[in-house]
Amino acid sequence: MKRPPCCDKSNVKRGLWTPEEDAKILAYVSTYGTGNWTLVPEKAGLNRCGKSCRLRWTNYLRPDLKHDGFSPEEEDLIINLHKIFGSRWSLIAKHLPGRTDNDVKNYWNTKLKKKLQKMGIDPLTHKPFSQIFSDFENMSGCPNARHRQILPAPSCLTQVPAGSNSHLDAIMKPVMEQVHENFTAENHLSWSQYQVANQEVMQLQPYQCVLSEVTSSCSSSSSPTLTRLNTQQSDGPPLPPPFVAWTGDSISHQPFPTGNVLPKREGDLQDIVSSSSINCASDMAKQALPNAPVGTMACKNEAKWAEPGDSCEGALELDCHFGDGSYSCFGSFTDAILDRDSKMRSELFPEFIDGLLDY
DNA sequence: AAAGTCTACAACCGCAGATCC
DNA sequence: AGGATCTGCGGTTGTAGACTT
Repeated sequence: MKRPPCCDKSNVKRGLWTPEEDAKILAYVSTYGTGNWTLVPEKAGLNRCGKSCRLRWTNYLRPDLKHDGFSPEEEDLIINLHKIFGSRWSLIAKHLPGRTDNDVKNYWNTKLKKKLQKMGIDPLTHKPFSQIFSDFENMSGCPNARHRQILPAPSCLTQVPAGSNSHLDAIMKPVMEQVHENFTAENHLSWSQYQVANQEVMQLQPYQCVLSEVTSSCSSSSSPTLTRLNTQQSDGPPLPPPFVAWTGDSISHQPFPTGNVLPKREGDLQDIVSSSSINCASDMAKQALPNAPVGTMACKNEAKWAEPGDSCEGALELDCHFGDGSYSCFGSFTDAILDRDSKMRSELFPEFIDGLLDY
């Protein structure tokens, strides 16, 4: 049995809502609650599409919404969060009580973007225009991107939220497929097993790829090469390819990823505990998310891999390890991100994409 | 005062993933 | 299992009021 369609768009009213229509929505919600918006127009006596009713409620009529102007504190928070999250408005709005993603998006587009531009800051990258121009001049010194110095040392896996950039998705896809093939063929550890567990526990999209040793120089004609990172440890089970998490990749209040699909190595987290990167990350998280309970290490501050069932406290969690270069760091924060990740995004990513394009 | 332009923000569109039947 | 619908999201458009010429 097929469901009835949401609405016949040709016969419903569109445009601005009247106070009478608002009152009908409010009366309906107070009686029936939210949900099943397709029934709302009929039950509430409205000649509107259910989707339109839902939008009106979530963006305007919800009682927990603020309708006053944004405070300077909120402004700063939006700028900081945009620096980290980009235009993931719903993610940003989650940190602004009483504001919707639509509110934040509109405020950004009408006020904050212009404000940053007036300050000489590119609202897209949050870098000063002067720096962008000088970067561009430096890059254009090489006649062809193929012969450009690609990345300082991004021997890392980059995790990209699906849908964030369809052009990038298209570039990434074949690369990821190669990574998957390599990994599953050469390791006893199943990539798909790892990926499934990873997604479930860490809420990550299956967008991971390895780019390693893609360095070339202006004088060299060698093409970037794409290789698998070291995933086999000499003294333990194979490691899944590392990745650098993007902002918003959340493992908040989830059991620490463990079990038979992730490697365990005593001492790895010890490296982290003494790493200055943690402080960077904490500071950044604190700056961006002043109300978040940042700072508690995963695994109850113990320097060891977690066991199944272990839970994490606080907003900052790490399963990250730095080392001798045999494998990179992988890590994620509840709502913040490693300092190096924002650098990856704003500074290294253009070259990273160039490298992929050339490849 | 009127016409044109700008600004703020409400509302819509279309896509993708989730859910339902 | 698969197609249809629902829901959430980001991008874009529409519109009313303010401002400028």
